[in-house]
Amino acid sequence: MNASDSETEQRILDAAHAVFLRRGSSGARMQEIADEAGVNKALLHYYFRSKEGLSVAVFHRAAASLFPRIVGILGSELDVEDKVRELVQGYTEFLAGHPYLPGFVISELHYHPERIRQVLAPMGGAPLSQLGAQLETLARAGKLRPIRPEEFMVNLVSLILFPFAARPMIEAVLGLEGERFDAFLEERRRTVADFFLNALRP
Amino acid sequence: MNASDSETEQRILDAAHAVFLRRGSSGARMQEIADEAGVNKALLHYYFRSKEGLSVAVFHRAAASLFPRIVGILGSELDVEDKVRELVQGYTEFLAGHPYLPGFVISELHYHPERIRQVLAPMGGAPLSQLGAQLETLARAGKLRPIRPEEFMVNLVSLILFPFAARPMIEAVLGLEGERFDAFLEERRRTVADFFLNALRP
DNA sequence: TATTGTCTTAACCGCATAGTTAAACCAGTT
DNA sequence: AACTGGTTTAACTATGCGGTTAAGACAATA
Repeated sequence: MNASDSETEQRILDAAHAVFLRRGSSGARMQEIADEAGVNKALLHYYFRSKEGLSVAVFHRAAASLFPRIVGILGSELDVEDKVRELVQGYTEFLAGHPYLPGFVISELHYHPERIRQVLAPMGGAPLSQLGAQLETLARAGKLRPIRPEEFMVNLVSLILFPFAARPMIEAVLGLEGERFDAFLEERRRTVADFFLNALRP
Repeated sequence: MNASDSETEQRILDAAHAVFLRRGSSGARMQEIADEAGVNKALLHYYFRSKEGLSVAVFHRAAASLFPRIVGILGSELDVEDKVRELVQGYTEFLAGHPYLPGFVISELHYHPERIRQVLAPMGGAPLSQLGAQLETLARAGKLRPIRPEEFMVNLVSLILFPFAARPMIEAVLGLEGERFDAFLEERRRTVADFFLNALRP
């Protein structure tokens, strides 16, 4: 294994990432990936055994960039309000740089739901216990509406992720072309946290 | 055109619907659709010119069952609170009967964003003006937090749709298998409207 | 310089799959 | 009974595509 080895493997993975994201794992063609990586088609099979292997590798990389952020922040020691602001802010910014990730991941999971397992395994058991305790304490103190941590998490993630995943449909319904939709997303970076926190008031 | 004519066409469309929903438009095979419809493969080409034609027909039917409901209710004469409760209630119930629709539509739009046009065309211009007026009136009267109708709509639809579209991922993160996830969705039918309306309080 | 192991390629294979064709079927009509 | 038009099928074609193979390029080692 020399230096150029893993570099080539990386180039292939990047190319595969790009192609899979725009075509989906059934729509992607090994030849197109090879072209995009600037290598021969057989090399793809040399590094990754099959199309399936490449597909799984790409999916893992994509999913691994999406999930740990959420669980990490929600399971941290931060204040509840800070968790919300941090997640909305940081995650929306990250997604702005990778706008096709949510659509791709949702799509892949729709057709290969079993793939989620290996991605989630390294994150360990219940990441919600910490958050649950915080929410209960605040609720008892009358500072917060009682809400289960599952509901908290799903609602917050829905508000953040859905507009990216459903972009074409929202774009069309609201009549917001390209840049104007980006502006809309940018605006949400400011409004969503307030909206969400407001919903938690007792 | 006799009676069995359009009946066959319908059977094909139903079969295609089922196959496309579980495989996606690239993953679906004409043979599998023919088998599921109990007809010869050539018949698919007789009624719908190509795979693309069939794919478009299925997508239109699927999307047309999703969108008008939303726009219909939000653009109606109902009270704002009733709109929220009606949409959460009715839509969640509908989705419980068609749980794969959102994932399929999001997936298809991700890879063929242009297809949205023809689906949305029949719904006409701005369906949000009515809602916008209501929201502004209530906000002026101090009964509601000021919120733009676009944000209102996107937030509400996110909360309702996302859990269906992202089912496998939520199921795994929360550790809710099959029936318990259904129970979770069922519970949301009650909680989401309150959560959303609470967020709108001034 | 010969040897070895890794990396890369061109050429090839076989099958799955979208699409075509020509003939058969079947109702209704004359 | 013969004709006509829409409907359905079996059999076929062409090719796109995932995967293989055998050989070359190239660097490190001896």
